[in-house]
Amino acid sequence: MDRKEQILEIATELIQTRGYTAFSYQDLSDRLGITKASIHHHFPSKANLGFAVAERYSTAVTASLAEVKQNTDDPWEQLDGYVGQILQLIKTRDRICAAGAVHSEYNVVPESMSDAMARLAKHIIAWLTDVLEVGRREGMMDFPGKPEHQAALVFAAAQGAMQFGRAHGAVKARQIMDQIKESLKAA
Amino acid sequence: MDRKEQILEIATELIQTRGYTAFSYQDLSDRLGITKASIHHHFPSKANLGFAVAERYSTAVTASLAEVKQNTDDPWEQLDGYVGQILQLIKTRDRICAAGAVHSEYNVVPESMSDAMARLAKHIIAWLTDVLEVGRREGMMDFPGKPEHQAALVFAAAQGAMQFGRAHGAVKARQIMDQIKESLKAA
DNA sequence: TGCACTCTACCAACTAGTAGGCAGGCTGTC
DNA sequence: GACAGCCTGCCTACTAGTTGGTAGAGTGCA
Repeated sequence: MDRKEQILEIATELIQTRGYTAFSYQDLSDRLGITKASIHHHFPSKANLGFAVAERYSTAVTASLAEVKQNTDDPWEQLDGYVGQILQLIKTRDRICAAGAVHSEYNVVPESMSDAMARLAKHIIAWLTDVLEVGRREGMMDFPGKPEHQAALVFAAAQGAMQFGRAHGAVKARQIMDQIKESLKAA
Repeated sequence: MDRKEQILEIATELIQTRGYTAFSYQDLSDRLGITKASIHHHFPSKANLGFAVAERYSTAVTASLAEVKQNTDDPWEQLDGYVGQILQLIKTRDRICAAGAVHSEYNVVPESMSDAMARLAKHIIAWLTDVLEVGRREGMMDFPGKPEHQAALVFAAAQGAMQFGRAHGAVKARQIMDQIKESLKAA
């Protein structure tokens, strides 16, 4: 892993654990053992770094969701794939989804970053929409109204669950995700 | 309204629109037309102010939820009362629930503040639990599993919806809240 | 030798905060 | 009624620390 990737990896973690506003180049410097000026060499501004983090994260999440669909056609397993990733973040690493973190700080992060994360959110919801659509069509899932609305609900619940899990424990986040899965089971 | 209340009111708004980390005493000073030192007279530290905001907000939300239950025994109207408050925040004032904002910044806000907001979250969930329990018992609502789990889901979805609505428009937040209400309708 | 990467040294701006002083209003005493 | 003292709330002036950032120099490697 080269230096640029290292910076992006640590910055992603800091955004997921502290948020964009609360992390600094000094934090990165402390973690990597190089000076702030060296980091500026790779990412000349914080906004530039934030955008790079958003793009990289989006690419990674998009790829991992695509992999879930490659591994199984079963909508329940696909949904479990998504939920598993969510719970993994909160349980083992006290992180929340970077898209949710940025949505929360939407008014204060650079626009390039918030736009990139808004696009990722749309992509995730489209992915979930497809899962739910197939699930209902095959009689394996049940929910009222449009699939894209239910997908947005699943996404919003996931973001809320991660944040709630921070304060109240990962078990609570799991309960919330289990609850929405239960509510999707066909009668 | 005396000066202390004015400070708390503006600080609440700033936390709801920008988050705790991203607002400063200078912002308050600019808004109120008094110096930072004057604000320090009332609230000697930012942590102290943050805690006072959390306490005041909790009291207000608790009171407004109690009022909803005073105004109607109907669980659907009660749920609408809660959802209405959520949507009012995002639609007219680009605010999110301060509890959700603090959950998102959980790792970086003062502990006194995060504890206070965690207690508020528990209170809201208990309130929702009661609504859902009564709703199901009376055959007016339907959902799987325990009422407290469904209440936690409603709460998480609401937090997620507000944040999502920031990026994608208040209409999207409304769609999410409508979707979860639809899913609670008895078959 | 040139380039990528790192460093030192520095900057302006901003942050949360401190200390002492001023002004106005209220209360008590003479 | 006048005056002094106290209190609340505000001010000026200042602090140490941190932030994101700049400019130029040094180092190692292909």
